[in-house]
Amino acid sequence: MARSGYFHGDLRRALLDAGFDAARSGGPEAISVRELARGLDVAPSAVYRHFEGHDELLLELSLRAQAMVADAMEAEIALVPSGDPRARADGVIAATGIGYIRFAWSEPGLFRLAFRTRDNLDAARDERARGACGRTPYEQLERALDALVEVGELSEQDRAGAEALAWSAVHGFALLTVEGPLRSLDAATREVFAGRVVEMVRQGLAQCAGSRG
Amino acid sequence: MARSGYFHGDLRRALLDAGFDAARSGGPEAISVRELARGLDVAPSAVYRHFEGHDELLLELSLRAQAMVADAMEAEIALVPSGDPRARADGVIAATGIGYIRFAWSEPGLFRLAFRTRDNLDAARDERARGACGRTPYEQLERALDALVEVGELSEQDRAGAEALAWSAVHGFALLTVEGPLRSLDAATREVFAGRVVEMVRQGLAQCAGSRG
DNA sequence: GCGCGGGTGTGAACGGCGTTCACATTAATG
DNA sequence: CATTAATGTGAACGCCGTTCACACCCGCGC
Repeated sequence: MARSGYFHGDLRRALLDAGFDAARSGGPEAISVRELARGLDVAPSAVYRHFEGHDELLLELSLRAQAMVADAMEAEIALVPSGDPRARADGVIAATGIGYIRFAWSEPGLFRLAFRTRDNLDAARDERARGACGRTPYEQLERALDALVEVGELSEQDRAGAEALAWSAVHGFALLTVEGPLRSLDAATREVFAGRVVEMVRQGLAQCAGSRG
Repeated sequence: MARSGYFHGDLRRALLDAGFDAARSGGPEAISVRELARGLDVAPSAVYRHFEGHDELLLELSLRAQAMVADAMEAEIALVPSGDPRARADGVIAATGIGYIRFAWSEPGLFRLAFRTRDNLDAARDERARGACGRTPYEQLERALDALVEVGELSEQDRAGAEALAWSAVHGFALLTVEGPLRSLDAATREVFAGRVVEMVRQGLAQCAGSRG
């Protein structure tokens, strides 16, 4: 990776990779323009040839991390056996949540990077994330809810509420276990609790349907 | 508030108050040693006569904010009509969650200050928060669960799991609406969703009891 | 084959931050 | 009244993100 001469070759890619590594071990706070430049033997100002600034760099990396969360969820969903569509829809819901939670456990730094919210980063991220169709956790959740709707376990009008419900519980649990008061739970207990959380969500969604549709 | 002479009078208190105001409108990121000192016409180094550093100042303010969350929950619980103990226990659970969520809505800056988790602030905070008995949201939740246990709707052994369940959903929902993708929800919809979240928690807790006790 | 323009990297600087330390000032104590 | 401990000062350190004038080099059009 030693640079040949005056030019670096692909500094943008190199910055993204280095930033990714930094976030992986230290979370989003570990991403510093100057430190990345130092690591790549480059002047700090060179970074600004490839990114508007620190925020845009973080945004780009956050999208990368979000895509990884989405992939993890998709992988978990892929394990759900097909069969009775109703049962499968339920299984997909559970897998979606479990995939999200397990990713948070296995890559806490990237998880925190993906769902970092401060600094008015959000608006831009939301827009761009919606652009990267199918590679965001939001999309995965919506697909899982689609399955429920198709099977008749959820009405169209309850979708928004159902989404809030499911997301709240799963995201909250992930946060509490990654950087909250539940972070010192041992792996086994964590798994048990995770199972109960998705079970609670499953029932909550059923109730959603039952009370209206 | 103009200082009389060389000494300030009660700089520690003044710093805490100013920091509180800053966090109230701008969240924890808005708390800066230098800016607080500037606002109080004091040298930045003077702050270090009263706090070990930035982190301890934030910790102190975070405890103050946590106490306010606890108060808000307690106020909401006080509104629950007494009567059938079972119904009341359920009502207390709901009020606990609603109080938490409403506080997050009415004071987002303080809410974020209270549950800020980065920078290894946590260990110290957890310890000190436990010291300030009864004035932390954790204690409020535990009391609400106590009520469920007394009424027989929850077994002792399921307490930990129940706590994780309830907290995950409520905290997650609060976060998503305060600084997450649900932050642009209108007040009415927000209330409806909040109701569903606590309802989901109530059922989840019942399920907890049913599957074991 | 040459020169030039535009993309890329440099180095120094700016203002901000948290923090430290030697020093000045004051209030309280004996 | 003299000493001491507490409190505030001012200048510095090293970090950060960011800007700007400048140096460098690749590739395009002549």
